Amino acid sequence: MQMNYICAANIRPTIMFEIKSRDKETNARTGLLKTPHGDIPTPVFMPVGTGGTVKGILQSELADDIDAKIILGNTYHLYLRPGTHILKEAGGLHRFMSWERPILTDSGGYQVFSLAGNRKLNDEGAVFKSHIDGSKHIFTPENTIDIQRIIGSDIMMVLDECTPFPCDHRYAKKSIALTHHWLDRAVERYKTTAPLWGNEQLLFPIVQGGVFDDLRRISAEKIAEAGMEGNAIGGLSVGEPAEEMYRIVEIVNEILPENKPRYLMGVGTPSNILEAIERGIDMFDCVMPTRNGRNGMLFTSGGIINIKNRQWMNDFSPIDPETPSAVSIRYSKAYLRHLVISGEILGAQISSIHNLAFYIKLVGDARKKIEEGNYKTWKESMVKKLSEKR
RNA sequence: GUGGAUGUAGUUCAGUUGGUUAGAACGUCGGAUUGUGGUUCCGAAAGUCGUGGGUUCGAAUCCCAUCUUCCACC
Repeated sequence: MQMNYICAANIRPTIMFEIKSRDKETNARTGLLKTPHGDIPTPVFMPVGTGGTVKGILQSELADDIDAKIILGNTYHLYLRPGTHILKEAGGLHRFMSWERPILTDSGGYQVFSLAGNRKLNDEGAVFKSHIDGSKHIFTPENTIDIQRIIGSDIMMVLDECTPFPCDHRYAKKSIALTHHWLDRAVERYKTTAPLWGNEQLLFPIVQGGVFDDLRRISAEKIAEAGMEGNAIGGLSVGEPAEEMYRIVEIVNEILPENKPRYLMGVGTPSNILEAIERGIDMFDCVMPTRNGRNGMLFTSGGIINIKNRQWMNDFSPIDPETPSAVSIRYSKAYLRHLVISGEILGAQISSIHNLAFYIKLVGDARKKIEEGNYKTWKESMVKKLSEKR
């Protein structure tokens, strides 16, 4: 793969993060992440668009109706399909999918573990078999940077190993050694390569260490030392109790630099997100509003509902009048139940749009409450309300 | 009218030489799902075995009658 090896060390990232306000009672804060593709107020929720699409949603709806400030793409999926040669020919993912706002790409480390078959880890990288055709591939810290350069995402992620839960201390310790080794190589590659499409790209390293406080501290120190412009916490919400997750977030955030954005990967439920914001997290992504939405799980201002339940069969009231998307107000629960139960594509679309609008309003409200200075009280009432099943 | 076939869960079907409480899939009804394979997983409810008699210790299974549906022939 031919890359531009220009002297990138002198290029200062034009991407800037500034803290706008801090909550007095908690570690919650609001901020602004400025990128060449647009500004991102934080805390922010990032819809997941794995394969160059947030499933079932038009880019215009994503921008105009849902007002997503940034979306995710996935290196693993995009590398396998359409492939880097197509993305290169297209001029990067932004142009390919016609999305002008920021994109963050996951490195694919998680996918190698969650869905690729026959994977083998070694110092060099992760050897895996494609879930599409069984073909063999290798991801290394270096080539995942190269691929993300071609994708042109505004924020790239390092290759890491996401340990499962449960996972014993010995394995988790070995795992962070590998993840840290990979980090050094990824940073080296990052510093010696340049963006291909004109927009600066950040690289976020990822804290691992399972549910072990000592390992998480070691990992957080290492990640902080890398001196990147933002940092991520991975390996959480993989099955551990929520309280464990909150404890780890607290421990790690004591170490990660306070003036840089913190991204909690793959989290989570509305309550998870509000609790993590309180502990100083700025960025979130989660498949729940879209994947679970397609399957009938709806997040509403009155709590979580399973739209497939019989009780909604003749409930002709709006899905959620408090969620500011056109579909949430326009369509009834009974109609959406009918669509979802019938397996209609429109059911998946409406559910996804509504859920994303709900999530994005939720973090938007959180921002307001932090600025107003009454985050904790608001959060407590929201967590109570949102965890109630209807 | 005659001959043949058929009838078991909402649906499509298993059910051995007669042998515990008649099974499965789909559907239905619940639950789960956290850096997405347009999913996947878990649980539950659901049958007077067409009907009525008979044989037998014991019948979805064997016998008789009757009804349903389908096919062929007159």
